[in-house]
Amino acid sequence: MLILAFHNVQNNLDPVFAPTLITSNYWDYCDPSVADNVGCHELNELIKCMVCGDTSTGFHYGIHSCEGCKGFFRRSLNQHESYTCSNNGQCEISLYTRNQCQLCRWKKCLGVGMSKDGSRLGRRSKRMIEKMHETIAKQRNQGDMTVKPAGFYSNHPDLFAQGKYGPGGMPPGGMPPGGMNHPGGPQAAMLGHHMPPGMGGMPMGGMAAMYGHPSMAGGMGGFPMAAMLGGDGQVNPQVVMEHMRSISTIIKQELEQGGQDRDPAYNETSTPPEGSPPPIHSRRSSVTGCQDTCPSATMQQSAMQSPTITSLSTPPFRAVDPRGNGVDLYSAVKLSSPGNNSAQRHDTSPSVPQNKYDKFEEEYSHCAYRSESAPSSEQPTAMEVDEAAYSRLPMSTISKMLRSGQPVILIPKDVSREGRDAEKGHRDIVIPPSPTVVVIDNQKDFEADMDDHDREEDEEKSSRSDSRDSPSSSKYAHGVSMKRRKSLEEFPLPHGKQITSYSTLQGPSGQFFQIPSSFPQGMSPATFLPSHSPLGSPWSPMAMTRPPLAISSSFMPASPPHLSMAMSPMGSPFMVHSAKMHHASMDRKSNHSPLNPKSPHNPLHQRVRSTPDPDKSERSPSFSPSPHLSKSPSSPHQNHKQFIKEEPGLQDEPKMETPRSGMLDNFNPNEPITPEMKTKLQKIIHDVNKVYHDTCHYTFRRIKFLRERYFPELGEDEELNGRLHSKYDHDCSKCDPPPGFPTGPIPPRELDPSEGPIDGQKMWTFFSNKFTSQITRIVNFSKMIPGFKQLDREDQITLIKTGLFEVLTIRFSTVVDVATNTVYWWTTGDTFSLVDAHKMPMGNLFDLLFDFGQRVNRMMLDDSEYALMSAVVIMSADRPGLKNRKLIREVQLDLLKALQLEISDNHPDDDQLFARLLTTIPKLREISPEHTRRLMDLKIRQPGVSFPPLHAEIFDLDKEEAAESS
DNA sequence: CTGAAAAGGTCACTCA
DNA sequence: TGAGTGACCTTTTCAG
Repeated sequence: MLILAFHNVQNNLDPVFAPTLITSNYWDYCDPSVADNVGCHELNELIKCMVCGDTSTGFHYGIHSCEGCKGFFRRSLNQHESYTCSNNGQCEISLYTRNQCQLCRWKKCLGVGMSKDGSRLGRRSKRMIEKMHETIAKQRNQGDMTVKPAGFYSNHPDLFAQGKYGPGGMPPGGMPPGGMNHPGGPQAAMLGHHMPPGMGGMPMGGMAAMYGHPSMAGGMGGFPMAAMLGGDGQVNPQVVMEHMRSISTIIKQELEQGGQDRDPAYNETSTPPEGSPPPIHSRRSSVTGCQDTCPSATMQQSAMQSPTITSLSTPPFRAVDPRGNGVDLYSAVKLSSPGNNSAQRHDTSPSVPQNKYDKFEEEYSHCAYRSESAPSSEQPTAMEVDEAAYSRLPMSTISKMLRSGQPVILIPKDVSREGRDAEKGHRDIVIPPSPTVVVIDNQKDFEADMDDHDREEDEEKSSRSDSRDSPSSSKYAHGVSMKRRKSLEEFPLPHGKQITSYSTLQGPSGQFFQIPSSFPQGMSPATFLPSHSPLGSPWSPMAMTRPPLAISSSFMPASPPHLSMAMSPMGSPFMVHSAKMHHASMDRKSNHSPLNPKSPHNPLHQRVRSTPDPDKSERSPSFSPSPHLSKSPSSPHQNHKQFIKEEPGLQDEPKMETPRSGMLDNFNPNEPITPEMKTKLQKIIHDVNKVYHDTCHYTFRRIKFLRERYFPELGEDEELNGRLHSKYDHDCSKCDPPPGFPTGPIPPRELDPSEGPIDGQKMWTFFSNKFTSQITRIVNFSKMIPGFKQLDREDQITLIKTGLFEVLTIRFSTVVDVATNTVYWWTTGDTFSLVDAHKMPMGNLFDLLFDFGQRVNRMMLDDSEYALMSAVVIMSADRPGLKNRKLIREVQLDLLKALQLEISDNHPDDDQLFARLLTTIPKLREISPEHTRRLMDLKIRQPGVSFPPLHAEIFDLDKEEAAESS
């Protein structure tokens, strides 16, 4: 029996309640607040199979599992002894790989607690379910995060005692106090103790038991890399997996406790969990005029006190200033103030810190070394491509990936080598380097495609015997093997139809991939290659993803035929439409599919339009998108400048009546603003600004401060100074900076050029950490957007997950200087070039980011406009999977009006600015899927690659990643 | 007794 | 062609 052990409460479980509660891995897999309102069937759909990550169909053999794993376990009960593994028992078990090794799947089943003895017949008692909810809620309200599943320890203590499974058997140090004889099982004995000193011996399932414990409260930013490393120093995928599984809980918890319904009194009176930062008293908002108990202050407190998110925002800084030049506005005050005693940080007494900088020192000093515990050399990288693993995928697996929305390209063998060969001269062999399924999102094209397919079918009937089992020998021959075609046909497409017509591109070694048989006029299949194609195509990478300016994909659903690429779980201009069509096409099978519209993991609705770039030829001369850096001389990376597109000329300015989309439905830019409406909008503007200042490090005032601190050689920037006259600008030195803002001694650079050239691994590590901390801040920002709290919890999560990278992109624009193709990471003093960024296997992602930064920076927006733009992006009613679009749309309309009002006030001489700004939204919608696609690419090519857990969670990588790591 | 929920059975399908 | 898989179905068990 799988036992959920409760720290301090396990003995409270009655014998009736215990079996059900105890056997559930509910904590990791289901949000009780959601579960409270749904039936068991819906409950199951919220929960993943603990073995492979597929959608659970119920509680089978003691755990939540899918039908496949249930059946496998049933069959294996009698025949598992014959299983063997050719990989020393180290195979990953995921939705896509679960059939590749029976032994490892069996071990995984056992590891997560599957057991014949765990079977439970009959329905679950209503009382059991209620009590389970109550207990979990109670524990959470009390800050006791020790409700956790235990898994293998209790179900198979004998195996662990024998060291039969897992390299180390028991955790280092042996059996915890209580040992196997502990009344709650051996894992219960472990609860209440801090994490054992190393997880190398932690068996599968055991790690889950560690989650929620204060010692593990670091989240990704503070998540000790040591814990993620096995005894051999290698990444322990199981640990990564389990951690990532906990992220849903983290986000939901943060939403629930921090921005939603946390009682302010809680912060003042309750004792925070052990290890939490001390309470913050009398915190002022960073925004002028808000010095009370405004939501932002509460939110900040929330961020401070959350045992998880809090430390995610912890910046990596050290207590020593190796450069010795730490005299600045913030640190000077800090360093000269008395009472700087970090020992106070665990003092929960309500004493007020000596000054506001002490608070940050206190709060973060204990976190400051976390990042140091994870030297970059130990960070996982994803530079190597596991071609063998990739090519082993059977068609059923690929079909499953397609159905689940994961982008796939069929390259069964020796892909990369062919790609390299192609790069060396075989340029007629088109090998896409990233997983991509190219589909047609235009009805007309699709129908044409279907016609092609019909013709193909006729032809195929006459030549089936010839084409059945071998790909065409011609490079662009139509006709895929029936099996492969059938798999592709299972891929549900918009309009309730399916694509069945593909071209096969075949290399000399027999490898192939498939693309639609029809292309827009003038486009070749090579057009679909991502930018980092090894083919070295002369085609510009930007051409793939740039829609026509002003006639954006999101604004003009009826735009001329384009191709789209199914790829991202992120937002897409066609989400609503495609989701609707897709739902209509789903059969009962899909009830348990990730495609289920009810599923929060449904990633397939999203699609981004890929078009040639019609305005490519209309670029204006280069300019600095970063006004504060615009005085920079010529770029040291001119070779990349061709990838940076310029904002179009005024002839491309969109007319406000032109853009139409789900996002802008019901928005009338010409609607007169009544005095009442203006008052309302001004409050919205104020509130959004307030939150922005409390969550964003990169307000222009702070950029100025950091610029002078880290980059004094850059000198004054007049254009930056010109942005400091907004009515919402204020002297940041007189208010609390947001959590994690670097006010302490200047840390050493993470990308220190004196330590050698910046390589891909350094960049990967750097960005992993930075993006993770940004994610936390943006979650906090989103939570406090006016109207956000009123949304359904699942909608909140959906909005954050789909809009987060877009806000990240907006914020990224404040650190890029396109004139020099350089990023100035203001908060750490690091700088790197676009060339350096390209060392990461992220394709043209950074080209897109720089391009966006260029566009936005040219508009000379101020903080309030950045804030409102970010809020508009988050509150997008056209995201997939939303329940209450109407409410979200209403909120977004107000935000749009507020943005319009603010821009009209701030830029009275530029009546097109608002329209131009809106045209950047489709750009955002393209960048986000590109990011996700690159991550997916990495995941497929490098199954063992470790992503920051928040990354994985936010960008829907967790399911695959979690399942793959076992 | 009813209905919920899990165990177990069946069989079309995939793949080697 | 046989073994394995997993979606679907039937049977069993149990709460209410």
